[in-house]
Amino acid sequence: MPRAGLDRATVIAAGAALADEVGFTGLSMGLLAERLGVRTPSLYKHVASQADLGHRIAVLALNEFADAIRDAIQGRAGREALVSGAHAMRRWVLEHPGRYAAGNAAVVTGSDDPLLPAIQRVLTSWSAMLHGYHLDPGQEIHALRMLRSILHGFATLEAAGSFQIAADIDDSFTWMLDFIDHGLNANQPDPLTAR
Amino acid sequence: MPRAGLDRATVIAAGAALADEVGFTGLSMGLLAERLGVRTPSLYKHVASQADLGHRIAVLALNEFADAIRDAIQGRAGREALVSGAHAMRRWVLEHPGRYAAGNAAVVTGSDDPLLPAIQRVLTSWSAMLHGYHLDPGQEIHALRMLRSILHGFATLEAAGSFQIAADIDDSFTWMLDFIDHGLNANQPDPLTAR
DNA sequence: CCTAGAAGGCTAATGCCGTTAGCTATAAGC
DNA sequence: GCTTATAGCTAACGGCATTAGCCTTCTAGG
Repeated sequence: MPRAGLDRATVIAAGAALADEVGFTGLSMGLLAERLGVRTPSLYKHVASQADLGHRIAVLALNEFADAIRDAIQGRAGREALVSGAHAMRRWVLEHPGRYAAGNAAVVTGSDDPLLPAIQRVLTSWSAMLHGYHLDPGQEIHALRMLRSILHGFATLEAAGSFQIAADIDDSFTWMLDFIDHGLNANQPDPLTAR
Repeated sequence: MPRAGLDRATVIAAGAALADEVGFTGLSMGLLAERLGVRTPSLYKHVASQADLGHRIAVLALNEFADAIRDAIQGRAGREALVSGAHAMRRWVLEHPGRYAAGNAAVVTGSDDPLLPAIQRVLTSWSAMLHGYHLDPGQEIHALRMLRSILHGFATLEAAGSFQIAADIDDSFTWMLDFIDHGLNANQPDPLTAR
């Protein structure tokens, strides 16, 4: 009989797609093998272990995620960049919940871990977006962490179905972005912003 | 030989404590049995399954969590309540990461699920806290969701070790709370707050 | 005090899952 | 066409959650 013709990239991509369907925790070697028309042990010719599979899915996911954010922010600044980037993230997480979970579960294994540049790409995009607000340099780290907290928190709560009334979740999201935008505009270093 | 003298509450409490040590995903029936000085199958006299154990840990956890938030907000209003409640939540999550994970992983099984009142208790406390800001009634839901998103996002990112420089995480947290407090104060319905 | 019955603990066994060892057959290069 | 690397296979192991069935220990009622 002919071979399935798998290679590592195919296995990782199929694993990511499967994780989006059944959840990252529901991803199993057996399920992935079945999906690829192959017996379970055959997967070990392409990945070292299930942990290795998850880690490689995380690298793929974070790079795709970074692409989405970068493209959304491209050519925009200030409020426009915030709204566009935040919506891009929200949409990406809703469409790829398994990938997002893989990225969150991933653990950096060493200084040459390909996870590190992928993470860096995401942070760089968010930082660039914040630059449009001309914040005091000492506040940039705090603003970046707040932004990550809000967007990550909202995305995970929404993906987990933790918001009761589904209807106006969109409204809540844009309200939140307005809130952040107003606050960041008020936080510029020039005038007397002391309360 | 004498009996171990376990009952359901003891098993759940030990499971919660163990989850805080090894992580909710690292919690296993075998590990919990060993911790209780008992063989694995004996646990099934007190819980129906591992899923049942996790669910009951979640109920316990959410009620303890609700207690912590309520106590922290008690007798305070506005900014004081926000800061006190938020710090209580952050501290509780750092001290009980397994319980918090159990609460997040839990799924409501029916309209009589004891998870529901526990969740309601938490939401009620946050709502009460927000009342001190005298927001426009139509904005309360959005503000509540934003608050949950920020605090949940920050807590999970911190618990996962996703903030690089450990040093000034405290600073970032208080900066974030200041930001929220200022924004909420500016959002009161009475005066002309249109920018 | 003694006895019946409920209930907590045990051992043994099943099935699923990740993983490894070793074999076979295929595809690619000389 | 032959050789060699290798993708895929079967068989097997160990760990896990779970179930069945037994036995012993507490406890309630006589």
